[in-house]
Amino acid sequence: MQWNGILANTLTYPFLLKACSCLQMVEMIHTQIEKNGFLGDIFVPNALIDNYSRFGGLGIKAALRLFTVMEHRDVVSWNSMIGGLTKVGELREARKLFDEMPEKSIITWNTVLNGYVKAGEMEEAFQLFESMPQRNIVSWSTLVMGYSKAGDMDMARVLFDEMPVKTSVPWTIIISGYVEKGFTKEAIELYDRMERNGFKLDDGTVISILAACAESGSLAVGLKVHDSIERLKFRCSVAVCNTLVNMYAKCGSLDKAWSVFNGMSKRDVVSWNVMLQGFAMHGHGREALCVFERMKKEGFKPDRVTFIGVLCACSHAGFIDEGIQCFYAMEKDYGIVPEIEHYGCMIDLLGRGERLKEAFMLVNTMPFVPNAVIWGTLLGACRLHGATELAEKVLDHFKLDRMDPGNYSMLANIFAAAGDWDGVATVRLQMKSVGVQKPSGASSIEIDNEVHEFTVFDRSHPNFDSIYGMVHRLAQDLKRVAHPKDATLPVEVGELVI
DNA sequence: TTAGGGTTAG
Repeated sequence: MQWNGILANTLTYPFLLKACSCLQMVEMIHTQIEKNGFLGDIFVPNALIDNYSRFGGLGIKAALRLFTVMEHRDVVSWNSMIGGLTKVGELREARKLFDEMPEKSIITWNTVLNGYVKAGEMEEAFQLFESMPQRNIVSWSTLVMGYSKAGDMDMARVLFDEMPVKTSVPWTIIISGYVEKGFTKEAIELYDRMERNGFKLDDGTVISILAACAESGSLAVGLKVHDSIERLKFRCSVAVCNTLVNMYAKCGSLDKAWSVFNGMSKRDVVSWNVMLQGFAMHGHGREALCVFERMKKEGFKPDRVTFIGVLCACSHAGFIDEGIQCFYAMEKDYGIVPEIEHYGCMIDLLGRGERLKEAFMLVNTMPFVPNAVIWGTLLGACRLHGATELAEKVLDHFKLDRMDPGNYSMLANIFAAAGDWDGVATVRLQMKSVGVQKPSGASSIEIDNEVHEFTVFDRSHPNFDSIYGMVHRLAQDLKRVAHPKDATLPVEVGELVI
């Protein structure tokens, strides 16, 4: 087979398959392989199974068909098939094959263990782990990972401490776990211990921990990692710098993000995107657009993510017309076809700018079936501007997932904003009758290495009174600045009306 | 063929 002038053979097929970006390409090469009689060499069908498995349910079906007709299978064929099934969530099927498999390798066990862990089935995972004839560092790490993701840091820690041998991977897993769950102190302690034990920093460790910091807003750990990067003169790759910029931006330290960004000797499109997004999410629309301009001037090609940042910046800063212009420019000047996410930004932009009718029209004319997020954005805008009539119209189109708890509460919020308490009651009743429970959203802030979490109706914080008193005063001040005439109206702080 | 990895609207 000729592929870009190269004659494919047993050795090149796996590489060709790896380069496939869609199922059709794999199928095409599969046909060629069969025609040229290369299926007999075990490497080739194994690579086919592996690469079919990358493309969801349809890919798995094709892989299974091939697996079933294979005359010879080796351990890798079985492992790839089982791994593919676990990746698409077909755990039961994977387990069936696992049980049928004549001679399992440790990788087979680890693959199924990973399947249970990814599905959050920790009881099954633990049972399997216990019954393993032998375990290696991957088995232990997988289980630590599972408990860590499930939020059971105690169990994760017990296993971590019991691990006979450690590499930087399990250290990274447990530290990231502590960071994500807000256990800053434990994270820092372990990070110090990891350094003392002589583990050198690597890209994976730094990126994982910083990503966890960005996710949970843990600036303290982020600073710690940045400090050791500088102290140890760790040579930062572009990816590491990007994560660092992102961490500072997400933790609200825009000046630090900006200084790391400006100190980078090499940047890629992601560097620009994280910086732009950082400014945008904190309401610095003008700065975000400046980054966008500079990015173009320095010859970087904006991508789909860039435009999400740009539109978001325009939306949060109230640059409605600039946003509309950018939206049209993205396809015309950059050849990027807007995706549903970009339409979402536009609906948010128009909605926030009180151009609700245009937002509504865009929902109805865009080339996508509106999803719950799109309707939610529009309903949110109706709520923001108290547009009950349009909200009703939206509700006529309310063909979204009835089980999505967020949408019910959004609906209830619109009614509440409009003072329609019967409406609120009806939605609440509906929620009860279909058995929807809304998981409460939480916000958190880190002060002196301690993360404080707040959820609606939760008055358990020891400083509840003074904290909410201050929030109330701030809200009053903001209101006074924004709407001097309404300064005496009651202020809504979350679910509390004070 | 098995464990950790940056950006994506509300």
